[in-house]
Amino acid sequence: MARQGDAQLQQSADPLRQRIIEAADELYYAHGFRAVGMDALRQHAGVSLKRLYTVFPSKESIVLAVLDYRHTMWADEIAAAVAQEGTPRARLLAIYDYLAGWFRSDSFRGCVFINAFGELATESPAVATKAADHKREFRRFMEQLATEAGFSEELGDQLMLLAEGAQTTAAITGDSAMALKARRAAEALLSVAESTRTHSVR
Amino acid sequence: MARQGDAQLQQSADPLRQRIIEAADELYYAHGFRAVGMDALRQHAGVSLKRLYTVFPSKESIVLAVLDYRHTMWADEIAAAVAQEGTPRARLLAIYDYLAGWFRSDSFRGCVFINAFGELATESPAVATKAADHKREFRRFMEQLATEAGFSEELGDQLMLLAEGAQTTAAITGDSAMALKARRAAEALLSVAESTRTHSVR
DNA sequence: AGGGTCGGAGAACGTTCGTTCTCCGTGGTC
DNA sequence: GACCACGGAGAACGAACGTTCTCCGACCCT
Repeated sequence: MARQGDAQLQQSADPLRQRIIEAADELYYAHGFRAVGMDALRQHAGVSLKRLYTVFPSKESIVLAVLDYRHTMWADEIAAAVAQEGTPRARLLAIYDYLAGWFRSDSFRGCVFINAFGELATESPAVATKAADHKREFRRFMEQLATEAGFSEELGDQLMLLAEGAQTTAAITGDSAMALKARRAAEALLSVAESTRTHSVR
Repeated sequence: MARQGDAQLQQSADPLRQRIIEAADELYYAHGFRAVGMDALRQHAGVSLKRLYTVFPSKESIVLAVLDYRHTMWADEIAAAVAQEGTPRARLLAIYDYLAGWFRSDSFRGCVFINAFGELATESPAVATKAADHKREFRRFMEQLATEAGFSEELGDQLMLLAEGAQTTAAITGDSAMALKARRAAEALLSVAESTRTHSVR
């Protein structure tokens, strides 16, 4: 048992593995998954093909590792964005400011889980599951934020839908102002919810 | 000039062309674009490879034709869904009931433009443009619906974001109830907007 | 009836894919 | 100094890709 813990720790700290994942993340996110071959990945990661296959048994396992990597990165960053806000209202709106910064980055190309789902879900059930898990967890996160602020779970779902819509629309149209539009919609939903709030905040 | 018009008319009425597009639409939408080869398309359309290439010069041109096909289908259907509603409020909410029906269909796998963008946008600028055009037109459609009902354009943008978020979330999680959640959010936004409406409906 | 265009089936072409293998140099161990 | 485990570069492999070509049978025109 302790051995397993060590192995996991070592795995996520393995610099070679991490380098491959980050290179794969950049290429897959920028060009799509099938568009990037193992040779391009090998070159971009600066790793020989042989070593690549000692760390990962297949391309699919790399894709799944990239999705894990993106998931924890996303979870950590939105948690941090929320954590630095004081009021329940500000905590619920923090997500849209985080999105605004993300949308403005040069590499932004939408949500990698949506992209992976569209391209690979049918042929790789593992990818489909990971994408569903990611969205489910984000939904739970927003629901929790909502209930902690004394609102209904439903409000969390609604704020989640706005965030999702902003991601895809900003990606395709290139209009990073979608984050602000989603924020203003969220503010309006909050103002409705506040007038029918179930309980006062603890 | 009249000849060009004839050619266009004939083109969109060409049953062979239409059969190829519909077969391609089914396969691309279900499995992704790169995952479906020309041979699978040939087989599913019941058309020889030679004839396929007399109608379309390349795979990319088929992809673009499929996107055109989906765009007009989408535009016609949401226009029809809106048209059978009487009140401005019902017209604005009709989109979510249309989405609910779509989400429940077996073949539903999200928005094909989002999927195409994620998979092909980097390598095919034409695909990226068509996806952006589609989203831009849907946004304009919702904005127009909103202003016709006496609301701000901004409200139309917000309702659009909810619809987009519902599409991706329903696709990935398989939860068709997202349409209803988006609808309830839209109702809340409408109730806010009604209290600050700029002008009465004509 | 015979000449010629058309299209079907599918082989062929060159490329690229994911994955494995071969060759070879290097560095550590007894 | 001989041995060996390791890893780098990239060739090799079979499959699949998008696209073109070859062959051949079926139908049209006069």
